[in-house]
Amino acid sequence: MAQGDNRKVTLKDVSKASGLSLITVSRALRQPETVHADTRAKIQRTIDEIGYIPNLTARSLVSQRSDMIGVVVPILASSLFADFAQGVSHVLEPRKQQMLLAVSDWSPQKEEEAVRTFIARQADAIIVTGFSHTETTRKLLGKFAGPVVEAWNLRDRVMDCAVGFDNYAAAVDMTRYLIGRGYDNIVMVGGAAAHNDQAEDRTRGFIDAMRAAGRSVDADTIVEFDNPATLEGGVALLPKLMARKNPPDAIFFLAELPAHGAMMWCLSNGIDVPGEVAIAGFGDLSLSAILPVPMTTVQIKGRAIGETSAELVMARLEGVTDIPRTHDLGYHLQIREST
Amino acid sequence: MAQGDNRKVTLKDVSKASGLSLITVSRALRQPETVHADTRAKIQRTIDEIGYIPNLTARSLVSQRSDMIGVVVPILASSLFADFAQGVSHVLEPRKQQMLLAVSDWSPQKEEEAVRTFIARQADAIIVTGFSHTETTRKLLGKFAGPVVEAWNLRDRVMDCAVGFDNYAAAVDMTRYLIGRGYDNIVMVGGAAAHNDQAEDRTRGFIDAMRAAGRSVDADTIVEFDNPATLEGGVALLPKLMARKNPPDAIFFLAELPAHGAMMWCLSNGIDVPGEVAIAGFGDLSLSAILPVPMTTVQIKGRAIGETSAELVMARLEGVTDIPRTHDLGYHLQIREST
DNA sequence: TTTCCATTGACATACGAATATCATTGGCTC
DNA sequence: GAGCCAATGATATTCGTATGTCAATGGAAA
Repeated sequence: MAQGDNRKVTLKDVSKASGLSLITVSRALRQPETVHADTRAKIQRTIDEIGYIPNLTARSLVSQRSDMIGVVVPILASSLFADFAQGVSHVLEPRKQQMLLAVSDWSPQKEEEAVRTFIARQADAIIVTGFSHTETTRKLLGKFAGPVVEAWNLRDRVMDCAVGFDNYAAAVDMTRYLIGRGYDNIVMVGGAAAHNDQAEDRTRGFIDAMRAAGRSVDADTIVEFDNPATLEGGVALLPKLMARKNPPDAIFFLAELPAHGAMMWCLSNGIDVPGEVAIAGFGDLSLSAILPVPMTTVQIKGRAIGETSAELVMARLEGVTDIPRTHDLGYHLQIREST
Repeated sequence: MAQGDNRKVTLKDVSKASGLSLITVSRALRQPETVHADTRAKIQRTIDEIGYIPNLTARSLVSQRSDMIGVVVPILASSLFADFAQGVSHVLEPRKQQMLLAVSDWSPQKEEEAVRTFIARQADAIIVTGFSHTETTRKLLGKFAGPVVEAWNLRDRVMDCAVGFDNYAAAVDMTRYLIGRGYDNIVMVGGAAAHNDQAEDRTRGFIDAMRAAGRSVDADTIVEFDNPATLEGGVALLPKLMARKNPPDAIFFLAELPAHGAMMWCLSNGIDVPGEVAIAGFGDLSLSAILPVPMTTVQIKGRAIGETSAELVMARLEGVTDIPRTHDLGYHLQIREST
């Protein structure tokens, strides 16, 4: 028996220490009804004494089931993706599934590498965020026989399953709402849309709604900055926008943190919200409701997206087949005082 | 060869499809210098064609190395633990290590279950947050031969390695600072200390500093609420504290989010900060610096704790032994206008 | 022609859990 | 005493990758 490392204690060690055969110990653990209660008790005592923990690696090789779920998120810190990941974890944990987590930094190549690793590790299912993937990732996932969930957006073409909400429609609705409020000079602030279908769809939703309302859209209408979206980004941007010859009377941020940054800047600099400029965000982080001027935002359910994604893959893994492959968790325009 | 599932494509399939022996294919992948270049090219073409991805489960059984690191965090959403986990991930990813993530919800039992699973999955190292563990967890980690890091706090008795900062000293220093500013009625607001060594040490630091300064500490001085600490918790508490017959003139929050909530409430209700009440937090989330009244707080480096923890275990796994087992990343009193 | 070396292959085995199949043993019932 | 059944054991093998060791082959150099 290996000394001092519980990872190295094997069924063989239990067999020797208990004076019973290997097959009996295995039976006691896997088919207890075939082993006498006294024998089982003796085995359990031995297991407790020598600290045997089954090697799940070896088991998964035989059973063809790893009980691991791979999850890729673009970022974790200061974002709803943390809520999402926590939601996933809370569904997996009681079912004894282990989450493999990878952070892609919005890089499709890193996502690809993560997916390849999940496959190599025999993950039973894979959850990715969004629809922007490399061609290789698509191929890998296309040949992956387990459930695949693309989360955080909805599109017609889905690799397997999708859990999210319509980013395009959400942006259309918010833009329409702002137009309906009579704002003349609406500016949209978004993250880089390249490799980010969510940002792409939100941007397109904004543009389409503006054009449908006869509004012009030019370089001054859409302001773009790099991911990730930060508070500081919003703080830095606002003075520039307000210093324009023709400043905006409404700003629609396609992410929540920069909107918070903008709100802070306005509060700190005596800019009346929504009197001088209205501000709308996207995500409804907790802070939005408790700002001195509660902020209008698109409310989405990051945690629920995680939970639903995990529930969907678990159902699929348990053999349930008559479930919808697409789950629209919707969004909600949370209208507050900032607009 | 298995149809349609890239997880099922084996070395044997490559051998057959290339007309070369199993051992040659294996050699080409593992000891390329022993295989002719033309042969290697042929093998690589075959691998690309049939989509072979090595089964890391089987490999780890043989190699006795899983290249997986288990990480337990108490929560992910809206907390610096997300920064921490991201920091861990960023150090592991370039080294091709896979993070196994578990969320314990501040439950030592859940932490125990996670640790047991990491051991069963042959994780090469384990990173836990804090020093509060069940006795069983201590035993499991005591018999685990890989590196173990207890992160987010520092204490004299360490199971293996520790990466964090002195929560006790940080609270002492901030309390002393507030006392030195002349605040008469300082109230501390903290999360439940049970099973949470960080909260425990912060609370003890506050109490000790108060008593050392001849200040009384009673039920009105220390306000406790359940984990996790939320914005809404701070918003709900402030009116109660300010409605006291003898309201506090300074409030020291032992976590950052409730402090933000308190700041929002004061801003919304015309309470002058720090004129009527000073507010200090613990964590220095980004928002603290950009509030209309920038907030004083204990600055800690969540992400760096993650990175350092991961770097430490990687160094240990790579055989480096002459490295400190304890890394004090320190803290910093970030004094701003709220006090 | 002989020797040496690079390359490939055959064979056996390891890692640890799981299990199919047949055999053995003891106790109980008829 | 025979038959049956519960319980345990022996044997062989699987899962997929890795590797030690020896054998075989072809090509090049001396």
